[in-house]
Amino acid sequence: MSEKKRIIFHVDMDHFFTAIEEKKHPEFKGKPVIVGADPKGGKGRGVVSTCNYEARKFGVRSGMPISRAWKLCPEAVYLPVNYELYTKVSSKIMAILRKYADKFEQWGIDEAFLDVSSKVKDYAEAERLARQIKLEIYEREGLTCSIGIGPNKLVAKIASDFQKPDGLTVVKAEDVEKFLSPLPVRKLLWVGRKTEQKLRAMGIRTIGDLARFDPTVLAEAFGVMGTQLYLMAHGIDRSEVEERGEIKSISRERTFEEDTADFELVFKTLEKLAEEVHGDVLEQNLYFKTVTVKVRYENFETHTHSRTLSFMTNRLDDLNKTAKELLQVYLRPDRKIRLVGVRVSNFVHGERQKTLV
DNA sequence: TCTGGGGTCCTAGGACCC
DNA sequence: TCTGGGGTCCTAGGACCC
Repeated sequence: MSEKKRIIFHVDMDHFFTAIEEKKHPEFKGKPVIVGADPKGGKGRGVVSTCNYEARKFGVRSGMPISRAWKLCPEAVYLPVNYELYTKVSSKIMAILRKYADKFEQWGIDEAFLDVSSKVKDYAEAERLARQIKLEIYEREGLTCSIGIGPNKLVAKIASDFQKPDGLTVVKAEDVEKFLSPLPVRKLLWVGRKTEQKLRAMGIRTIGDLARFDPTVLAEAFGVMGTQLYLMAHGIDRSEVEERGEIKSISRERTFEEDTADFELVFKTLEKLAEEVHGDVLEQNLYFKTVTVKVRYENFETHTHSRTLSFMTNRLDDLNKTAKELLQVYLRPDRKIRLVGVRVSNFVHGERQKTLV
């Protein structure tokens, strides 16, 4: 039984946050721009969220400590993350993209997968459609994106990253293995730093190395993931493009400006975070059963402690009381705290809640 | 390099039930 | 009394994504 041939797009906005800021402030054009934590003259905590291509010339990258970015490029324009603005722009972009797809899946704030199998009859038509999408986004929002086209999500995702910014990369089904083979394994979805290291220790560096490796050995070393790795290395990915389902958890966490043993401050912060979480819970008409508290000590050692209640609730009181109890075990006079967080999960959605009462 | 914040999914061990 | 097996839920930790 042969599978139905699909044509999938992955659309990735180019340096999304800084591109929006540049559009809002034309005077930034041509300058290095960095969106992220406050650098505080090199003493700041936190990381770079996004940087534009001018900043990348100095070696700045997203995810990098902001203090390091400051050392590399003190003359850059540093801006805080304005999620509200970026979310608004994101919604407009996603609305444009959705029109073009049979099936649509948003991926983070600035990426999306589109299954366009019924909209185009071959890759040449697909490429024309992609150009049309890029043009519409540019004309309506003044932003560029990179698009990857392939027979599945995996290949489309890797293709969109292949040529940036303002790129368009087409990988036909018959070219997939040739395209993937020389790329480092890190390019595969779900292969992060740890998996990359483990693979390197086995002598596997490129996707081609992985494709030639004994799949039973991979399964032994990585479990279910091993089989997945082997299939991905051969460009096989049967996962569907589908809208995200219901939300599974809501959380807030805060890193203190300085590590602290002031437990009054820790409790106050936890309370504030709980209020924010509770706000989201009400807004989305949810009831939760599980509360989790997260603590990170000054040495970066991180712990979570959770409790599932015997009832479902949407009350701030229940959240606060449970969170405070859970936090107690971590408050020790000899250990300074770097971060505190709170999460609720195990939801019963409000709509169905009524029928359960 | 001195490491944010909001999420999802997986694993492994233990409790508990039939 | 010296010990099965399957299923489900809970908890803690970790890898990964943007």
